[in-house]
Formats: sequence, C-alpha cells, structure tokens
Amino acid sequence: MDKQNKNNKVSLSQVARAAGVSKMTASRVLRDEGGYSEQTRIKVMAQVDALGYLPNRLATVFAGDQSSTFIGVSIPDLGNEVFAQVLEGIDRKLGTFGYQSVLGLTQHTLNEEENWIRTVLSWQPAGLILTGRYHSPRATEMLRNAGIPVVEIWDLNSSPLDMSVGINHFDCGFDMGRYLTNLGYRNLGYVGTSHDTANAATERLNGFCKAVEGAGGQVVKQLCLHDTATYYPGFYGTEQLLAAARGVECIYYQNDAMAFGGLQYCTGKGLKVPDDIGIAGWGDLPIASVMKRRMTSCHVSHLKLGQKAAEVMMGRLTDEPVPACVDIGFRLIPGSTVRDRSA
Amino acid sequence: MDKQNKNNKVSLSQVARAAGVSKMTASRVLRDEGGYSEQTRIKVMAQVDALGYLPNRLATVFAGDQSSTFIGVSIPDLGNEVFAQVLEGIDRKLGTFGYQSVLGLTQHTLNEEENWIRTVLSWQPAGLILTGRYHSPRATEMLRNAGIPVVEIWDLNSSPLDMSVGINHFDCGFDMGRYLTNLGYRNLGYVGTSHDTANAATERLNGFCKAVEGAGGQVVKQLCLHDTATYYPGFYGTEQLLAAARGVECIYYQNDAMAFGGLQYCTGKGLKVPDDIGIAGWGDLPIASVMKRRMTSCHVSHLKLGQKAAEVMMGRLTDEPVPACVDIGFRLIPGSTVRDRSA
DNA sequence: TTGAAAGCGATACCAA
DNA sequence: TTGGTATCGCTTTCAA
Repeated sequence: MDKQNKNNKVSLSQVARAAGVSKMTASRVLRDEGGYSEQTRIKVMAQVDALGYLPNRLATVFAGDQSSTFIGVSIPDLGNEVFAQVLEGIDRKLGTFGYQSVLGLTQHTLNEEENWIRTVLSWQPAGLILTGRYHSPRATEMLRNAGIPVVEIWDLNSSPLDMSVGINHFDCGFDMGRYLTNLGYRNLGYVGTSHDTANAATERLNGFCKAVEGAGGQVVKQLCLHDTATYYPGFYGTEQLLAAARGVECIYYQNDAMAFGGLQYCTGKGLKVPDDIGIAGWGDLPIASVMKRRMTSCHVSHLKLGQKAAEVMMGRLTDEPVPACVDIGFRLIPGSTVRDRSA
Repeated sequence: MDKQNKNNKVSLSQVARAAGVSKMTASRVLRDEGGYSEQTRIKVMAQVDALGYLPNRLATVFAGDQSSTFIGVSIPDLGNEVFAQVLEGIDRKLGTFGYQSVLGLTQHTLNEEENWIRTVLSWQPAGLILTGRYHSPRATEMLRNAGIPVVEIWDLNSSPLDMSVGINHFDCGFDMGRYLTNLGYRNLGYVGTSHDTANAATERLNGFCKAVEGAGGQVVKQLCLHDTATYYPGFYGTEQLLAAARGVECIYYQNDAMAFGGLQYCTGKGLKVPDDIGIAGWGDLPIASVMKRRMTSCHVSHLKLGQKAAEVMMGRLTDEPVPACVDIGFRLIPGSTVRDRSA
C-alpha cells in the first residue's frame, strides 16, 4: 500500500517515487522544462500514465508566482439572448488560450455583483470581465486592490477602471430616434425593463429621447417593466402602453425580443405594421434572419464583443500593448417595421 | 514597510501581526470558529478592514481537507437557447449555496469535453455537471478516479456514472410521432442538426421514427445539418427538405427555434400552416408565449432541469440522500401548427 | 543531469 | 483563550 494523501489522489511525489527519481525531476519533466535525460523523461511519463496522475494546479498557483487560468465573468442574466451570445464569445475565446470562465449571474444588481466579486477574487483569478460600468464603492475598491486586469464590457467606458470593450448605447438610441423622426414619426412610445442600476438600456432611451425631442417629436410614454427583457414582457408591455397612451405612432423597444413580442401583440390585435403602428428594436437577434418583415433595429455583434473582451484580457496577461477602450460599433438596420410617413 | 508576499496581497499573518495576535487566532476569528474573546475579535476585524484583507481560498482548500466551491459545468453551446436556460438554472441555484460554475463550452464534441475535463479537474472542483451521457473512454476514467460527485444532465441516464437529471428524449419523439400519426399524418419529414456524438436530438428522432413507422406512416426525409440548432438553419433546412422530398405533410424539427425558422420559410413561400403543411418543434421556447399560432411542441422546463441538477449536486456534497436519477418530465403541446387530417 | 531544502497561505492538532 | 508546529502539492533556489 503506497501512502496516499487525504484526497486519495495521486501526487507528484508518488509519481516520482514510482519512477525512482526525485519529485523535482518529475516536476521538470511534467513542465517540459528541459534539463533531464530522455531516459528519465520516459520513466516519469510511464508512471504518470500508469498511475493516472493529474496535476493539482491549485498547488502550482499557490507555490509559484504564476497566476491561475480563471477569468471571472459577470453577466446580468442568460434569459436575455444577447448576454448568452456575449458569454459564448468570451468563453470560446478564453478556451483557445487555455483559460476558463468562472461565471457570475448578477441579476442586474450591484449587490449581487459585489458579493460575487469578493468570492471570486478569493480564488485568485487571473482577471475579471464585468458587464457594466457601474459597481458598488466596495466592489470598486476591491477591484483596484486586486492587482489583476479588469475588462468592463457592454457600455463603452471612456475612463474605465482598467479596460473597456463595448458600444455607445446613447448613440444607438439617438440614431434610432433621429431615423424615426426623419421618417415623420412624432409621437413615440418606449417599452423596456428597469433594474436598480442605471444601465445601458437606459442610455439608449436617453439618446432616443434626446433625438426625438430635438426633432420636435415626443416620447409620449415610457414603460419600464420589472421583468426580463424578452418576448412576453414585450407583448404585455405593448398592451399596457397602448392602453395608457393614445396616438402612439411607433414603439421603440429595449431589444428585438421585446419588439417581436410587441409585433405579435399588435398584429394579433389587428393593427397593421407598419401602416398602423411602427416597431423598432435593438440588437438584431438571430430570429431576425428568418422573418419576412425585417425588424427595424440596430445591429451589434454580441459574439464579437465577447471575443474582443477575451482578447484584450489575454493581451494584457501576456504583456502585449492593448487599447484601454474598444468600440465594437453598431449599424442601424432600416428594416420594414416602420415606414416613411412624411410623404 | 511591512513585508508583503509576492502578489502584493495582504495575508493572514500580516493581519495577525498588525492585530498583535497569532495567525491561528486570526484564522479562528475569520472562520467564526469561537474560542476567542470579543476584544480579540474586534482587534482582528479592525485590521481586516484596515488592510482590506481578502482570504486566499486556494490556500484554504490546499491546507484543509475541504474542497473548493467550484462546480465544473459543461454545456454544448449557448447559441441554442435551451442550454442557456439550463445554465441559468444551474448557476443561480449554485450561487444560493455559495458555489460557482466553471464553464466549459464543448461544441458538442467529446474531444473538447475530454480536454476540458482534464483541465477543470486540475483545479480541484467540488463536483462536475456534464451535459450528455456519452464521454470518451479517457474522460470516463478520469471521472471515475476523480472521486467527486458527477451529475450528467439532459438525457436521462438510468445507469449514470453517478447521478443523472434529465428527460427521456426518445419518449418525447415517440409521443410526438404518435400524436401526429393519430391526427392522420403519414408522410413526415425531419429537420435537425448532427454532431460527432450520438445525442439527445437523435434519440428524439429515433423515438419519432419508431412511432411513425409503427402507425404505418413513414419519415420520408431526415435532414441533419452541420450547424447550430437555431432559427436560420431551420429556415434553409426546410427549403432543402421540401426540394428533396415530395409529399411531406408535416415536418418535425429538432427544436422550436428551428421550427419557427421553418414556419417562416413555409409561410413566406405561400404555404398555409397547418392546411398545406404541419410544423412541430420541441422545447417550448419563450418565443412561443407571444405567437398567435401556438407551436405544436413539447414543453420541458429547462430552467428547472438546471436547478434540479444543482440541487442534487449540493445534496450530495452535504451528504444528504439524493436520487441517482431525476426525470424532469415533459408535456406534449398540441398547438395549432398541425391539424386533424383524419376527418 | 539530478536532488535537498525552503516556502507559498491557510488549517489541524496539540500544548500551554 | 491562545499560540507553536507540521502539513497540504508543488516550484524556486541552490548545491552537487
């Protein structure tokens, strides 16, 4: 009976002993460090296979001054398809570098985020990717003290904690507001969701209102539901909005999923889109690719946003020069759920 | 200048020294273990705050025989909305227990899964939640040797490695096949995706074929695309299927997203649903909640599946008795994208 | 080319 | 109520 450690796992010393070398030599072989004979290498590797040795990376990080391959990734929620895409982009890209995402779903609250940051930092991650630019004071302090790279994504942040990858949401909203008012729309509505934190969707709404008001129009009703920004809230939000406000010619939604819900509500009620009412969304979700009536929206490559975030993180970790801010950009999609009313 | 460790992070001994106690005492205070005076507690906590001490959990795991709070979670991809929901259910539930998901997107390949398992095991996770019941031989061996709880989700597995939470996909397909043939459909088509591994979707197809053939019908064409199971592949897959096979009366899709894509293709081509052609999906995605024509589908609570997986994992970790198999169940949704043809 | 010893940050165990 | 010492699995450093 060979001595086993408490976890009943095979350790490096066991491999070394079985191979008849010191654990330092075994360590060198496993790290491919060089400085040993081919014969030694073979002996060690044979025992690695025979014993099914798996290194304990916790001990490695702990012993050396290298960092872990964890990247903490905070995401508000996955019910919103755009965030799922962002996460997919992040994790895939990190994976190509041999890094792993440690997930945190913050439910859009700074308090959840703070708690998660405290926990995840205790696991010595190599870096953090956080959705959103707003953090609690304590979270901010911990982030500063952590001494690891931090990428804030989603909202572009011109003065980030460390690095920022995102888009200008105000501009998205502004461009849509200008586009719609140029088409002749004057009485507009908005349906979205709200949380306890000022967020990107609010920025879009702000930009939208600014453009609409600047063009002599008005946002007659803004509905911010306490719900997830997906199909059904778009549906019932539209019902509420149309019941509460008269004369709304076009509705701007927080995203395409809500807009699609709204579209279904309107057509179900016999309203013709875009003749009776206009519909505009944001995000250009995959579902748009199969709709015969292209949704008026704003295209953003969520996957690319995630990939880029992972890239700047890896760039920083490998001491390459990386930009502090990366603007992913967006593109307005005219679509056919709105029409020219100025004619 | 106080001595700092290499990471420039505050360690327990620094807190202890600053508070004028031994690190054992400081350790006890921080773990709320009792066996110290209130005065001591106050001194220590004051220094924790002053120095901004964050524990290094790596060292804790390493020292004691407690395990980490990592749960490795493998998911095929997040472009498929159902998996995003499963992950959301898992991570939220784990979070309530103070555990974190370490994500692995395997892209539906056993090889990716094996590599990810090797890496994640080296971080000493408390347990693993894996999507799918098929693993490479080496992966299986590592899982057996790891000595940690493993929950296989998605396909119900009556003889799991350890524990299983899922549904019977064969039955889903079978029930749908029987339902459609009972309505009078005889010539059916299938559109889905395929990967290098036998998967749950294939099980559904098998069940479907079995029921259809048992009822004297036939699945005249099965299309398995090498793509992600989402809207657009459903759209173009339908085009391919209808071009390749004549007389298809109803198409069964891998999931609702693909079915929605197919529905859009059909209506776009002037085919009336369900008069000219029937459409059936699987999964009952959120988008179904806003469609005026309810999709004929199969309801599965993906969120609950994820939550349940996390629950049995936590049950095992806290030494509660847990069932080896949990069947989440499903419910056929008649919908209105198919019709009674036997009349 | 190889090995022995120290140490990473925490906890368990025993002694005071 | 406290503190000293050994220890976890590995790497760094220095010596042979």
